[in-house]
Amino acid sequence: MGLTKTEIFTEKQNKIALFAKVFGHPARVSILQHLFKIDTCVCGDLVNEIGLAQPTISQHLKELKQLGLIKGNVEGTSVCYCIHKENWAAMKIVMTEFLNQDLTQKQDCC
Amino acid sequence: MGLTKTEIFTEKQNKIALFAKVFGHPARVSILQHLFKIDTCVCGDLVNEIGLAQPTISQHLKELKQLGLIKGNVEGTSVCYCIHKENWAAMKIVMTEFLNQDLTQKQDCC
DNA sequence: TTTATATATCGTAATATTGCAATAAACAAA
DNA sequence: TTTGTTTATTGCAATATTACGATATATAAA
Repeated sequence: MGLTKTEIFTEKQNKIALFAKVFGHPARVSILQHLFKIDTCVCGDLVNEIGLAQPTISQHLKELKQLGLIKGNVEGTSVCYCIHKENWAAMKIVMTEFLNQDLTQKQDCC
Repeated sequence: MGLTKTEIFTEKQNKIALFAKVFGHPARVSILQHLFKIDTCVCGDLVNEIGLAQPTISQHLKELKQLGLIKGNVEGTSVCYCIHKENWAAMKIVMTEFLNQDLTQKQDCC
C-alpha cells in the first residue's frame, strides 16, 4: 500500500495525473510563472525570487526538468533555465482536453 | 519539514496547486472522466468501474467533494455524484489562465 | 424486527513528498 | 593553485498520501 496503482489506469489518465502532480506544489507553480514572466532564460535568481532554500529549489527544478517542461543549460558556473516550449505546448493539449470535457448534463439530481 | 510552506506563495499560486494536486492521481482523473461521460448523476458504479476498493474510492470522492468539483446527493441507500458545473467552470478559468501563459521568449539560450 | 445493500469512517501499513543542513562538484577569477 | 561562486547531491526528519480490512451508519426490503 501507499503506492498508486498506475497499472489499472489508461496511459492518458496516468499522463494527466503526472502533469497535474508536478503543478500540485506552489513552489513549482511559482517557478514556472517566473520563467514565463522573465520571458527569457534565467540563471540563478530563482532562489532569491522564491523563499525556499537552494537545495529545495534545485529539487523542484529537477522534477520540472524530468517531465520535460523546462530545460537547463550550463552557462559558466551557473545554469540557465527556461520553459521547454514544444513540450509545454504538448502538455497544454492534454490538460486542456481534460479540463474542457463537455458538460451537457441530462439530469441533475444533486 | 515535510509540509508545504504555503504562506510564502500567493493565494492564486496555492489555489492552482490545490486544484492540480487533486488531479494528480489517476483514480481521481478516472472518476471525473466517468462522471463527464455518463453525463448524469451516478449512484454506485464507480467502485465497479475503477478497480479500487470501496473505501479507497470513497476517500477519493471525498477529496473531489472537498474542493467543490463534484457534489453528492443521498438517494435511498446509495449516493449520487455528479460534476459541480459552476465550480468546475470557475476552476477551469484559473487553470486555463495558468496553462495559457504567453511565451514569446526573447532569447533562447537553452 | 431481521436481513441485505450501499457508502462512510477508522485504523494502520507502505510509500511518497517536502525541506534543509552538509557536502560535493564544476568552473571562473585571482 | 587557491579562493569564491553557483548548482547538484546526499542524508535525514517531519509530514502527507495511498490503499484497504474492519467496522459503522443509513436506508430499503422481506
